[in-house]
Amino acid sequence: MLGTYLKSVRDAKGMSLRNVEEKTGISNAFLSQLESGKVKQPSPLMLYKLAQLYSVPYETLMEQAGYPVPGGGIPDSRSASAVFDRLGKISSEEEQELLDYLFFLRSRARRDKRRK
Amino acid sequence: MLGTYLKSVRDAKGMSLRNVEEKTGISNAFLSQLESGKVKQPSPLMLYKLAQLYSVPYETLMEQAGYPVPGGGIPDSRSASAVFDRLGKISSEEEQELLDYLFFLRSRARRDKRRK
DNA sequence: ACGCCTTGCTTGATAAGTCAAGCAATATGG
DNA sequence: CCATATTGCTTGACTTATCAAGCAAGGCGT
Repeated sequence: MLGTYLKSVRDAKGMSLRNVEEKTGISNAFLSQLESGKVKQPSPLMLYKLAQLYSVPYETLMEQAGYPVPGGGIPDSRSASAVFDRLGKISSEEEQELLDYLFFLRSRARRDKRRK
Repeated sequence: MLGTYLKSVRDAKGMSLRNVEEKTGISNAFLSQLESGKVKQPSPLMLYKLAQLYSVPYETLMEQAGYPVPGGGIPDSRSASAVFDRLGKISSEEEQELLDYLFFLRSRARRDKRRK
C-alpha cells in the first residue's frame, strides 16, 4: 500500500508529519490520512513533492497510487547507493547490520526459490 | 490549453463526444467540460484512456494538464560510498524490508538507551 | 412540415482530495 | 512534578472531478 510505504520512508528519515508539512507544503492532516490509507489517490503534484523530499522516484509513487505510468510496468530496481543515500545518516554499526541483513534477505530468497 | 488540444484531436478524427464516451467509458458530459476548460485537472486515468484512443503520448497530456512529468524532474540522485556500489541492484521489496529493518534497529537503540 | 436521431451542452448530485482548527497522548525541559 | 511543546490524528468545511439525466439546436429522410 502506498500509505505504509510513505510512512516507512518518513520513519526511516526520522521526520515528523509537521516537519514534512513544512518542507512540502502538504498539510499534516492530509499526510496522516494518506499514510493511513484514508486517501487513496493523492494528486500527482503531492506525489511529486514527496518524491522530491524523500529522494524516491516519482514514477514509483505514481505506480503505487494506481496511476498509469508512462513506461507501463517497467522493472523496478536502482543502484544500491541511491537507496542507501536516502536512508539518511547511518552509523557504521547500522551500516554493517544492514549489509548483513541484505545478504540474509538474498540468501533466503535463493533458498525459497530452490524449494519452489 | 489541454481542452482545446483534445478537441482538435477529436475533431481531426471525426469523432463525436458520445463516440469517445463509448470507447473510453468517459461520460460525454465530462468530455465536454474537459474540452471547454471547465475541468482543469482530469485524473491521470482519464488522460491515459484518451491518449490510448487518440494515439497521442500519455506524457504529453499529463504535461498539458499541468502535472509533473517524470522526465521533467531531477534524474537519479547518486554519489555514495563505494561500499554499496558493489551490491548492484536493489528491488523495491528488498528496499522495503531494509527500511523496516533500519527502523527496527533504531527503535531498539532508543529503547536500550532509555533503559540505560 | 413532421418526426427522429445526433450532437454539444448545462445542471444537480455524489464522491473524493485537501486544508484549518482543534484534541489526546506523549515527549521534553525547567 | 509541572508546564510547554511535539506528535499523530479526527472532524468539519471547501473544492473539484465525475456521472446521469435532460434540454435546445441542427441534420435528414419521408
